[in-house]
Amino acid sequence: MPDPSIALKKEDLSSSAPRVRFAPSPTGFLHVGSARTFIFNWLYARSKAGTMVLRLDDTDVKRNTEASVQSIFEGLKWVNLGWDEEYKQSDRLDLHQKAAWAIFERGLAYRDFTPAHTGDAEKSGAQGTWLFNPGMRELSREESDRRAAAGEPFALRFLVPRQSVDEIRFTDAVYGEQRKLASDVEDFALLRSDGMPTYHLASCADDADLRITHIIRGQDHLSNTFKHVLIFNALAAQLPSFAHLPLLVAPDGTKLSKRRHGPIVSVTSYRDAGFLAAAFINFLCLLGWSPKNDREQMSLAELQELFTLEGINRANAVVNFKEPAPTPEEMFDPKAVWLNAEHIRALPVEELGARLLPIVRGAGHNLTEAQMLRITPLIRERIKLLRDVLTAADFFFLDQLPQYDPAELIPQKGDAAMAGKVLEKARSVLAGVEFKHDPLDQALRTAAQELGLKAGQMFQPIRVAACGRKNAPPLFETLEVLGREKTLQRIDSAIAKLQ
RNA sequence: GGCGCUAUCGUCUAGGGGUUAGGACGGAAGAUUCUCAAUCUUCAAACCCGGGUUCGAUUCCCGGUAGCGCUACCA
Repeated sequence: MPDPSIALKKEDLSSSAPRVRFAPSPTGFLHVGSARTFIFNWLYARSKAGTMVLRLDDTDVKRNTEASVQSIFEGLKWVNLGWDEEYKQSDRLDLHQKAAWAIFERGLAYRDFTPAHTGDAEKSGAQGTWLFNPGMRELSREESDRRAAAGEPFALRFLVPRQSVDEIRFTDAVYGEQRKLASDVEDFALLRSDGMPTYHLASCADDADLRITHIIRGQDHLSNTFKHVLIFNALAAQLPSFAHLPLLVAPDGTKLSKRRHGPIVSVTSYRDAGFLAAAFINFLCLLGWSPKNDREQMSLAELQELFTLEGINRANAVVNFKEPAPTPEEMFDPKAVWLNAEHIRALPVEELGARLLPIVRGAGHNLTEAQMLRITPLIRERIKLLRDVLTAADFFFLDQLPQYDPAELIPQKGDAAMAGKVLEKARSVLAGVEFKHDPLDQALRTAAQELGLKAGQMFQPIRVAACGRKNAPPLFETLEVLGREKTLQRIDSAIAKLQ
């Protein structure tokens, strides 16, 4: 008899609120492609008032690690979208077994006593058409039972229909009508010889049991779906809807992998480099999906509103990273970096400051919230990654300016003498003026006039003296935040450098 | 090898039988500002190839090519 707990799941899945799932297998860190799958599922669930299920697909005991589970949670925690229900397949082995044997009892599976293939070395290249191990499909039930009872190990395989007319079909929300001859599908395993369920079986049994209505996953599962249709049918479960996502690939067109492409494929690399989760999500959504209205920069709320399965396209998307990159910024897809800068600028000063402060403190600088808040508006438009605060605003929190070339102090069309004159003048002016934007502006422009110099020629030496480099935020705001004491001190040491 | 999927600027994409094939990133040039950044303007840059169908295909059909995926007692 079929197990009733499986069979009774046959109900109308389409009329209820959608239930979607993200089902990573813990064999490594959270991959950006997985993160995108998670995000698309989440967006779909949220836009339809549905339920988001997180399920750890950990049936491959040999390859699963606890460290990987942790790193997946770490990645998801940063992405910060959350989920409604959580399961682990290893807690549900009983269900899988029952499902497998229910299929067997229905005559849709058979025991395969052929020893497992040892060498998986020749996985690529010309492989003969493998559909089933000879002799095993035809084994009588009696003999099969007898050999099993005798303790002979076996795998349980799905008995795929072999009539050439049998066709498996389903509709994919992205790829449309899909059909395949059953005779082109191999007799895939349901249970391993150690009794553990395979991915296909566990996944489908769980999807049926958890009443998943929409399976949104990577396109690498598109051809597996034919097997899944077979399993759902054998389980007498209603078929969920499918939506396969085009894959994320590397610039060389190959699938993203840690071995080949390094840490760039890990979600935490984006976090550590100073991406905002919202920008990261935004970026990923633009790979393989489009709102079709030329919108690019979108908040999470906007994405939720705009997201539809119809907007997903079919071709693989390249994540345009550079692996050996001179700077962290250059290693990421330029569009991701640009989006991050956009999201940074869109953040209120208080919020941006709050995100920047831990980074600055983490680098060993003492800084108060109030100080951070004054610095933030000055660098807001000058940083692309959060970590850029360390280089863009260093002169605010460093006591000693790093070494710089005294030649930098020399203004346009000027010489060292002019630089010296400017700095001396600035010194005396700044000693008396109020350190606020407007008075500074007025005093320094007047000083420039008195020296017969252009404003730029006056400001540049002061800027370099104060900041240690030519490129910095506007001068008066900077000096105002820096304060009289540090400014004068730095001008003094710049004058000394000039000698 | 078998089966499946895909193909628009360097990249992400919009579009669709008749368009100057649109946008964005990146690139180049310029404007602007005390430098940088931001902002603005301008420029370069694409329909894989070959056959059909059609008055007309980048768009529809077929074939080719290329890429990707699956082809495990991995997921």
